Amino acid sequence: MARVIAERADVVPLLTEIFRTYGYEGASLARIGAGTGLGKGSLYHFFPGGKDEMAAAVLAHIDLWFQQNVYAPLRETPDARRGIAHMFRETKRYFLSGQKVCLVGVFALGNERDRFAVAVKSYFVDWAAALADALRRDGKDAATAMALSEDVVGAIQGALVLARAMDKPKLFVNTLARLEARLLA
Amino acid sequence: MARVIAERADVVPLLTEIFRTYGYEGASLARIGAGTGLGKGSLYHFFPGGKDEMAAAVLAHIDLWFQQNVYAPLRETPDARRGIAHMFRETKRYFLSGQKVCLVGVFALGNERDRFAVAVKSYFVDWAAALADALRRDGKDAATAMALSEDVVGAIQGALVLARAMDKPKLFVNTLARLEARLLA
DNA sequence: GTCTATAGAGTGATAGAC
DNA sequence: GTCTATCACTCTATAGAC
Repeated sequence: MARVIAERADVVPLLTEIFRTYGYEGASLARIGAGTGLGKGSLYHFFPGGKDEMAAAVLAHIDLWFQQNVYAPLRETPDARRGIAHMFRETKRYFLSGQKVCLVGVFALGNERDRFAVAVKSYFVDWAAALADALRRDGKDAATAMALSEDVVGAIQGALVLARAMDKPKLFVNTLARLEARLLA
Repeated sequence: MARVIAERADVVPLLTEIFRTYGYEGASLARIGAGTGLGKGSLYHFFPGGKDEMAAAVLAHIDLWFQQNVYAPLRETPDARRGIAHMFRETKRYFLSGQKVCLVGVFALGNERDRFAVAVKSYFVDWAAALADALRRDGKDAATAMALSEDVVGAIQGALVLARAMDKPKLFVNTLARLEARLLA
């Protein structure tokens, strides 16, 4: 029977989608089982800590993705403006042009925030810091860069909320375009 | 035994705080009972529709508050700029300078959005429309007014997410100040 | 007796843990 | 698959105001 496909690493992307779609409380083990094709036994074999450990693994996975695809390019692309443009492109892609919600944002608003406070906080702090770094290299002074980066990271989260509330994904795309224009003006 | 205090209207503010703190799924009847001091009997007496009706009452209560204290002043204050300044003042007050989260935003991100889609949508649509109205009376063209108002309503939601995620309420206050400066520039 | 507010035991279903 | 806890919810039984 056993020994089919799964490794822990194969399961995490599936879990990510499930948590992103249903939220932490909404992601029941039944739903997770259906979405991953794994029985409860396998799930608890990979994640002895249960749902809590699954969510932690998902947050770590998201963090890694943003570190590699957004924060590092923001910091390391020699032309800061290209790094910023890259951030907007990847952000649009990641959230499927506003059709997907930000799992970290969902966790931040829920009372599961306390449980995952460190991961939730560092996601936003790192993003804002990386963007501020790029803005500073683009010539902004430190205070302006920090304020602007917080505005932009916040506006992205807010646009996801509005796009979902209004059932209008285009609002997310339009907001991203205006934010980018503001930063690269 | 009976005949003590409560009316439905007394319960709604308590429910608001509970749903805002725990979200819809996280607000169990046990928690609601503890938070309101009412037994299930009383709760189901006031809200025969159960949790669903409680949440609907809370959303209606929030909507009324914003209609009276934010949207109507935005539309009706003769000096549009004073109406906008009033909006920022009331918004700051309502969210306790960033210490409180927006219940409608929480509902928008969760999968309970579908159940309360109409209320959730109209909260944001009405806010953006009222603000766009004021901006138009302040001399902006229709397209600019609409885009700006969506940016601002979204940025407010995003600032609440970030303030909570970073445990930094000041971020909300600072963001509001920058938004107001941008609108009244 | 009737109506309203209350309390809480008890229902089946389902949750997450193991 | 089995466990126990907890979920939303129902129902019966109350007490006082009319």
